[in-house]
Amino acid sequence: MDISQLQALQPYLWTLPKTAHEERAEVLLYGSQPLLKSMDEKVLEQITNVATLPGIVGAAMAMPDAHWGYGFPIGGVAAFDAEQNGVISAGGVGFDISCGIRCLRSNLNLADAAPLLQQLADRLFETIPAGVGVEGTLQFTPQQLDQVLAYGAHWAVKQGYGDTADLEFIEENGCVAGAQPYNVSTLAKQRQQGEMGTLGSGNHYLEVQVVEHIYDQATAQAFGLHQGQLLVSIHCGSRGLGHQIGTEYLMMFVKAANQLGIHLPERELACAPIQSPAGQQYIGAMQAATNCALANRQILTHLARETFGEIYPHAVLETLFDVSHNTCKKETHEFHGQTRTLYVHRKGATRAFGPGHPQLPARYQTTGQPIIIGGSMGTGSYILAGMENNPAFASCSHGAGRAISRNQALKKWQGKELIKELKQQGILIRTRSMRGAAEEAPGAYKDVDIVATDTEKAGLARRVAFLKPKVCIKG
DNA sequence: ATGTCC
Repeated sequence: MDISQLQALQPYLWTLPKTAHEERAEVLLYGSQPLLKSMDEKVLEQITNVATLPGIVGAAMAMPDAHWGYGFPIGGVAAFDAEQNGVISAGGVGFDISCGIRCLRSNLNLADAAPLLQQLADRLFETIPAGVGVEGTLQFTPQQLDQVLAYGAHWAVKQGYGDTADLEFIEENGCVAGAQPYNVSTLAKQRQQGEMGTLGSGNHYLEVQVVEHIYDQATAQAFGLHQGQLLVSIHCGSRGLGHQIGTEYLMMFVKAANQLGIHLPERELACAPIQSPAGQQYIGAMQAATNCALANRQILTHLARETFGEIYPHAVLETLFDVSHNTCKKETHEFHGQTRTLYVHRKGATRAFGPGHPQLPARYQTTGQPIIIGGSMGTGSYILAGMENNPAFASCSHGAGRAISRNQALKKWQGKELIKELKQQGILIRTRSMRGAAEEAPGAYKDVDIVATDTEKAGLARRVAFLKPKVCIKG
């Protein structure tokens, strides 16, 4: 990104000054100068487009891991006021609705578990369905899926997947309100019939990680984390169902925008007023897809526990947290001294509630919520904690963020060689797609250490622990 | 992200 057009407000906060007659909200980018320089040019163009949408409150913001996305950049945050003609955008949520990360802490230490890690990798690869269009062993009718869409992880627990103890540590306690399964098409439900309890492809994964470094002992202790401990992180979303909803509502929004005379800087930013019928229908469908994703991660949690139990009979996996990073949520925020109800789009951005937030479980009241920055295949991930006075409507980075495109990555790396190199580093990759592995090469991502550091320096969240991958089941 | 182009 050409940063000469940007103005530094603080060392880790930048803005794009407006030209004379430009009518838009403020644009803010979070991150250090080198990080912004390495960001693709499209991020600035896209986040500036977002700033022109009706009813936006405060600034259109790009997180430190931002990169080009469909309409909104991934790593984009924007809040809208329904009372001021604010809009909801399917591209602003992302096509993988409620994609997110479930993190489980184990009672195992790497030192004890190491001799059986290869066996664990092989078994997880057999038991965790992963890959494009790969279906699981579960099949549901559209009617049964209506239950999934209405009750989320509660439904999954009731069916015997996991434990009620998990629910407290899932965002919204495992089920979001306002889901409208009847606003999800039959086709979307059909696509999901065999895909519950599956990982999907692309950047999705199930990873076994070791806590390699602790930044904040007190918070790590509150989170139940210690050095050398094994964790499991599951990154996936609402699969074919969410994608189908995104596709259908995007088309509906394009039509609605034309009819209502909403100017779209580009088609990909198609949106509808929150208070319009199209907007309300999308919100109901999006909430249903969120429940689908929460149930999906709950089933995968159960599958992971079964497999861990086979290899390590005394293994216990407890939910640290489950948080989505492709959402639009109705939330209350203090803004310029006023309490406002806002619809916060977080696309490739994680919610980051600080200490004392009423929606956090008692365990995290004093620390703030656990936040997971998922790294690329061979690098590492971070666990952070939410802070008071987060400047971005309680949002922060969600991952390393791509640095180069999938096509460029394919030209630069070969999956088979990458997997061999990673094995030499003690990281076991299991995947059905060598192409996917090349696209997901660690070198195709930003430096996760810089993203996490900049996230902290920008005041978005604070680092608690660094995790190193040991086993990675890739989609 | 995605039955990786209905």
